Amino acid sequence: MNRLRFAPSPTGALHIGGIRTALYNYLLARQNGGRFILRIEDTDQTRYVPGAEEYILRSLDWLGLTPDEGPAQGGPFAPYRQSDRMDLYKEYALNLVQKGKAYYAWDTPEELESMRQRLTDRGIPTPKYDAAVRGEMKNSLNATAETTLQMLEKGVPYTIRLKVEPNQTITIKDKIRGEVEFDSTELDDKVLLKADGYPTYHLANVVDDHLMDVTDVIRGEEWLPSTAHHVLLYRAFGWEDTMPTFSHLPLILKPDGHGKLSKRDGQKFGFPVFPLAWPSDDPESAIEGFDSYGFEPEAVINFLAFLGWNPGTEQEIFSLGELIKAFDPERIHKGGARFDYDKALWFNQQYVQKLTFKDAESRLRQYGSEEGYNLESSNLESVFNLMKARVHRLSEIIPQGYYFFSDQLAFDDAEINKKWLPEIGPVISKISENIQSLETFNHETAGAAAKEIIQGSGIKMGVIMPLLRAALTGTTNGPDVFAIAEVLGKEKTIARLKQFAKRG
RNA sequence: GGCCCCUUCGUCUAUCGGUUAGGACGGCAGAUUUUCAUUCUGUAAAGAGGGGUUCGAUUCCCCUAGGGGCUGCCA
Repeated sequence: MNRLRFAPSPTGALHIGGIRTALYNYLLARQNGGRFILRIEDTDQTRYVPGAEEYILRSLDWLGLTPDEGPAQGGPFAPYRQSDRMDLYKEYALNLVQKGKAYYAWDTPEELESMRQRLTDRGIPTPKYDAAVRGEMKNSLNATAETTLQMLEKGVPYTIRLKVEPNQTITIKDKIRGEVEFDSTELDDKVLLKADGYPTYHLANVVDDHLMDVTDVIRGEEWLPSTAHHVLLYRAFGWEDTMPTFSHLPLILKPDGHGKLSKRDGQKFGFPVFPLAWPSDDPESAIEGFDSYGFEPEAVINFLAFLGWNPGTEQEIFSLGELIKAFDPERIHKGGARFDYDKALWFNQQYVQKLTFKDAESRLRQYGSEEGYNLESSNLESVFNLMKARVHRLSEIIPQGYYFFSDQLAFDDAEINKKWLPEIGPVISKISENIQSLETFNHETAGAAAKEIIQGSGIKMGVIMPLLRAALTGTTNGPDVFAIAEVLGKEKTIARLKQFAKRG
């Protein structure tokens, strides 16, 4: 049984790059009867954002990627929040110091900065805390045992750093990229335990993956360079024989291809990059989500699955269940893929067409109230059935069909005037009268009643039809005129026709 | 700058040495329609460049170029 984990940091809303990582982990766990674990990596106090953890949970639920183990559901390796496992990390870090694999360092941020400056001045291209300079720094490698003890007793803030031996070749086996080699001389002595007592990602991640029996690590490509450090850590702990496999996913790029997609790109490019909206009192920091844009969670999943993977067949529409069956990690791509909003819309359209009114009703009412319409009295189901095929997102039904919910029509005067003739007014009056006399009112009878008048009037269909639509909706395009009339009902149809007939 | 990863139509991609290089989104054209959208049909559009290996390279290797990531007591 494999065990996979999704390990986000609660530093804000989770963007779709993270969601895709979660999805691939979920898919692999599910198709092997394994476990999908959520672990909250909240080891940076300075970046902690209240509500972010809850946001992550809600997002995964919305998408159907509910974890088997995690802070909310518990599990055999609880707790699943790193801030609740603090004692563990220090213990393991000290264990490394004891073994001579790590050491105390008392350098202040200022001293580190001046060290980097010094190395830069010496012409060293990559200034870093490593075997070459640690001899000139304040650490336990350069201190006697007594001095070290004194420093610890005095409570001088310290970090614990990994002692990286130079001139070693570290080969990591990545399932997506094959073997990748690093020269340990290029690696720095990574901080493992910070001065505030919190572990860094590197320590906490390795310790927890080991303790939680994680079998496979699937994460973003940005972690590839530090994987060499992680391998060194597994070795230092003596855990190399049970080390998980690594798969580094290609990044999701901005639409213009310049850089990885970031949290701010949603606003910049005008599409959502987060699963769920995150409202805020401050409009500047309020966040839109795929949900508030009117997307179907299944469509988001489907779209994201194909950003970095494909089944090798021509099928593109996959439910989560189908993805579990079809997903093949061997087919994950190496190169980054740009986010294409048009394609996302297309995927969503495919799913909107499958929606029943029952699926859509509560959300439609919500979108409606957000736009300030009272949908209670309207025949929402008929509107839905009429508009569904015309939209890419459920939310578009409300603004596109506003004339079903409001009597304040926004007339497109330019288009209307282009078609308008003096004899139009009276003809429309007659049409409304003919409709008035109808016993049964529906799109067929209304259409017949109108056409009867039009045929006798000498006005071309191409002229009168757009105007009839404008009478009912304000604009010259939209669904079938008489279908609109039927949904509107006899009374409103007649009222709008009469009103429109008065136009000069 | 250094280290690492990547490179097929505008975009997402198929191809695991021999194909008219296929599909999807988007584009364009046409059909349908009372309009717009949908739908359907058709169409344009790609192997970054240079060296090898091979009977034969998009496919394997090298170099160059370009893009991306990392380079924090952030993840």
